[in-house]
This record gives sequence, C-alpha cells and structure tokens, in this order.
Amino acid sequence: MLEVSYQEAVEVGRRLLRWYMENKRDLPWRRTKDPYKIWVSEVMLQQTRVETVIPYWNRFMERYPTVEALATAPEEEVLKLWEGLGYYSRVRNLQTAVREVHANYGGRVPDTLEEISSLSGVGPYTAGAVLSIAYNVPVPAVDGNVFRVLSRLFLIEDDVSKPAARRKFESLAEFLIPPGEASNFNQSLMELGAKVCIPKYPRCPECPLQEVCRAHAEGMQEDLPVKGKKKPPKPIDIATGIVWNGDKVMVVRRPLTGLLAGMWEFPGGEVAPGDTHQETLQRILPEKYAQPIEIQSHFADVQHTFSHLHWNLKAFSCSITGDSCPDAEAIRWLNVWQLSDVPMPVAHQKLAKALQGLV
DNA sequence: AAGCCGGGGTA
DNA sequence: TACCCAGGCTT
Repeated sequence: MLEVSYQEAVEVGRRLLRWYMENKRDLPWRRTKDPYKIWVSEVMLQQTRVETVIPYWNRFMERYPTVEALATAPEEEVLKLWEGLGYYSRVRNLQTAVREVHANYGGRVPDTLEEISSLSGVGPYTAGAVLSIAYNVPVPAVDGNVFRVLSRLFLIEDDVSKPAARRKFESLAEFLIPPGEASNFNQSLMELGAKVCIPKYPRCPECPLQEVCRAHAEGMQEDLPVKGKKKPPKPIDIATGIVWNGDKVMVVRRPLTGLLAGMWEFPGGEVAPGDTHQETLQRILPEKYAQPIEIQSHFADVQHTFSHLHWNLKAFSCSITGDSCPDAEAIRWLNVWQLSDVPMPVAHQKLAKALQGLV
C-alpha cells in the first residue's frame, strides 16, 4: 500500500509551487479568470497539444466571448470553427452544456463538483480542472501529465488505464494540494509533466522534484507510467465520388452520431470485402441519392489514419446521368470555393484542396 | 472493462 | 513505426 507522509506532501507542494511561479508558460487562457473561457480551453486540450489549441482558442474566444454567444450560435458555424481539432463530439457536447448553463444557471458556470460534472462532456478531469483553476476549489485534476508525474514521484506501478488506478491517483493528487493553492498546484503538476517529466527521456537534472522522486532513486523513471498497449488502427477501404453538376459538386452530411458526426463530405462509403471501389460507388450512390451515376475517371487517393482506424480512400470523378439532381436537407451542391465554408474531415479537405488546385 | 472517437507532433 | 497528447461517452 502506498504511504505518503504529510511532511512529504508539504515538501512536494513547496517545490512545485516555487518551480511553477518561475517557469510557467504564458498561455492565453492563463491571462483570464473567466470560468467559461477556462472551460473552453480545457475541452480543447483534451487529447490535444497546447500548441495546436492556441490558435483555435483565440479564434473561438473572439467569436464566442461569452456563454450567451456560444449558447446562441448556429451549430454548424461552431463546428466549422472546430474543424481540424478532431474529436468533434467535444464541441457538440460543449455547446449543449453551455446552453444548459445559459438556461439553468443564469450564464454562470457552476462551482460545485456535482453540478459541473452533470454537464455533457465534463468528466472527472475537466470538472476538477475548471473548479480548481477558475474557482480555486481544492479538487484534483488528473490528466495524462499528472498520471505520469505521480506514478514516477511515488513509484506507482498500477496500470493507469484502469479505472481503479485513476481513483488512486485522484485521492493522492487531492491529498497533495497545498491549502489555498489548488489552482497553481494543479497547473504546476501538469506543467511539470509537459515540460520536464515528459514521456521519453525525462529531464530529471532540471526537475525540482528530483531529490524526492522515488522512481528516480530506483532508476525506474523511464519505465513509468505503466499503461496497457492499444490495438493498431483497423484498415478500411472507402470509395468516394466527386459528383459534378456543371461547376458544382455534391457534398453530403454525415449522421449526427458516430464518426465525424455532422460533418460534410463527398458521397460514398465503405467498400465491402470482395468488391472494388468502383462497384461500391455504382451501388451506393444511386441507392442513397436516387439518381443513376456514371463513373468517369479516377481522381485521387487519400490515406488518413485515425486513432482506431485507417482510411484507404479512392475518389472518382462522376456525373449524374438522370434528369434531375438529388436535393435534400443533407445534400448540398457547392462550387469548389464554397467547399471551404462547410466543416469537413481532414481526409476530405485534402480532396477539396485538390479540386481547388484544378481551377 | 473495452471500444469508440481525430489529428498532429515527436523520437 | 510507435507513442501520446490538460479525456469522455457508450455498451
């Protein structure tokens, strides 16, 4: 069983807070105390690097500076601003939650664990991060950085991908919070994990905790944290049609749930085993859009890897041979420049860019 | 408990 | 290549 003394906790807190005051980065969301703005930053930062988030957060705050602005914004416009960040359910959940804060909390982000955790898209980490950073509430905020720092500092060999381990790290992280310093302390743990106690080749010589780090004392810092291995992406063949009608091409909206929910893309679908890409297009397009299609020529190939699957996409130029263009809520006909106005997955952005290059 | 859900940076 | 990133939701 893990033993951490009160004196040890005090020492860790002192060292980390001093180090943080002298070394913290000047990040845009550290210049505000607005809980809404900090909340948005935490959602963007889920599984996403700081450097990636910065320009997105700046644009988002310019367009939606308040809870009310985001609550009343059109969903597709918000999705467009999120385009390229990935994990698009994050922004759908965020807007749902912000609308609830607008309607039920008078626009004020709740400051209790129970209330904020009830909001969609707010899990244990985000709840703790917003409460501690924005309101200085002494609750833990355990992300990947904190797992790594604490597993090394106290030489904890539990598999951090297991829920039981998460609870253990959370209680430890809560125990370590110096009185009145929840905001700075939680951020200092994450900052150390991001800049010093990094996954590979941790910079122990410049670490403020080196003298008290149990893993360093045993030379085990490279072996922690322990986490289960994940499966490789599953390969999937995708057939895509660039369907022309004059100077316009067809884009269709994906379902509002599942992969890339609500985004626009060129029509097509998954190639069944044994079928070719062309056969798939000949089957899917008329079936879904009620018009015969003629495949004219191969246009481009796109490879795109997600966290759990790998698209092998082949696109073909096509034309409609029927007498009318399909028209529906989930279908739009756009010229190549208008393609930039709708939120598209990166794989299809590559096709759109290739089309714009033709002009 | 395991799977789903993006995209990009790094060694 | 493989890992991992200020994770959360669904089944």
